[in-house]
Amino acid sequence: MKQLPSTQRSLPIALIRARENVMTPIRQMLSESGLTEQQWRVLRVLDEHGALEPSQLAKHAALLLPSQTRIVQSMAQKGLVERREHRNDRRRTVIEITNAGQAIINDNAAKAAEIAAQIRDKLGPRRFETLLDILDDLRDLE
Amino acid sequence: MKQLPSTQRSLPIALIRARENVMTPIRQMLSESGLTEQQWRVLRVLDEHGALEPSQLAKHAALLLPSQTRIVQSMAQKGLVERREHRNDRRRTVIEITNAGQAIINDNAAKAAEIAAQIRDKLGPRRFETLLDILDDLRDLE
DNA sequence: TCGCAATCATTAACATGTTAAATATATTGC
DNA sequence: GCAATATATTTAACATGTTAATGATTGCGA
Repeated sequence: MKQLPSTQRSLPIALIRARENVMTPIRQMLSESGLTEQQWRVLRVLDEHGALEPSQLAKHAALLLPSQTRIVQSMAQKGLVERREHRNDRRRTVIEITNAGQAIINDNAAKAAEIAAQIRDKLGPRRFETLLDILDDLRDLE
Repeated sequence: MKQLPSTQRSLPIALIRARENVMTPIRQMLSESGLTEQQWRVLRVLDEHGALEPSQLAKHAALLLPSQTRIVQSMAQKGLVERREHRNDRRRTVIEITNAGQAIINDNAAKAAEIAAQIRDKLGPRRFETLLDILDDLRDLE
């Protein structure tokens, strides 16, 4: 009979720890702008893709829709994003980044790129790419 | 100047997605016992290490102390764990698994091992170990 | 065109994540 | 042996994660 792996070599726990480690410097950076990591992801995605519908935004930012709804609401209040109605389908909304949101991206892009490069250097470019590839292979586990 | 990586190749987002994918079958299993993944981790750790102080338990289960406090409180109410006072140091507490908690471990161990094996097979043992190794290398990012 | 299923999104309720403040006990230095 | 500091944990407050229920709109078929 198969054995449970030791929690020391448990993939879920390893993933949680890795995320914690990776996010620590990013959170430090963002705290100066008063952003959470999720809000930063929303800005990043909107900057990269332009205006998006909620479900697309949620997908790109790796957020569940209920979280996304709340996050966008609070970001709209702060003036970082705006919501428009979809032309043809009134069930839908389109969310876009504002100038204020764009400014936060601009203010933090260099630092964020530096942190990303630091992580890449720590692992080595080869292992870094390998990591992303293997993580991607974990899709469709059933 | 360094460029921000595309969100498509962002490590934080990749880690979130990977965890989501890995946890989906585990959550399905646990929902039948009415456990969250965090509660399951607490049981796993206590089963593996025996009675532990809160801070040690939190470390092994990859939980922050405030979360750990709440989780253990609710698990104690359900009778899955018990808390005792530390002999010498009354600041401390010791948490241990109960028979009821142990029973849940026993009921789910085979299925959990099967899920873990499935993930390992999906990646291949070699890549699986590589993944754990690289994730581990993300410690001490500064 | 009416009614009903399908789609998209939000709301609700509860658990956890996260940071800061508070509490309680130990330890140390004087 | 007492005040100041350090340690261990909990509480508080707010943001997000998660699942289920609800709301709103569209499209389709009788």
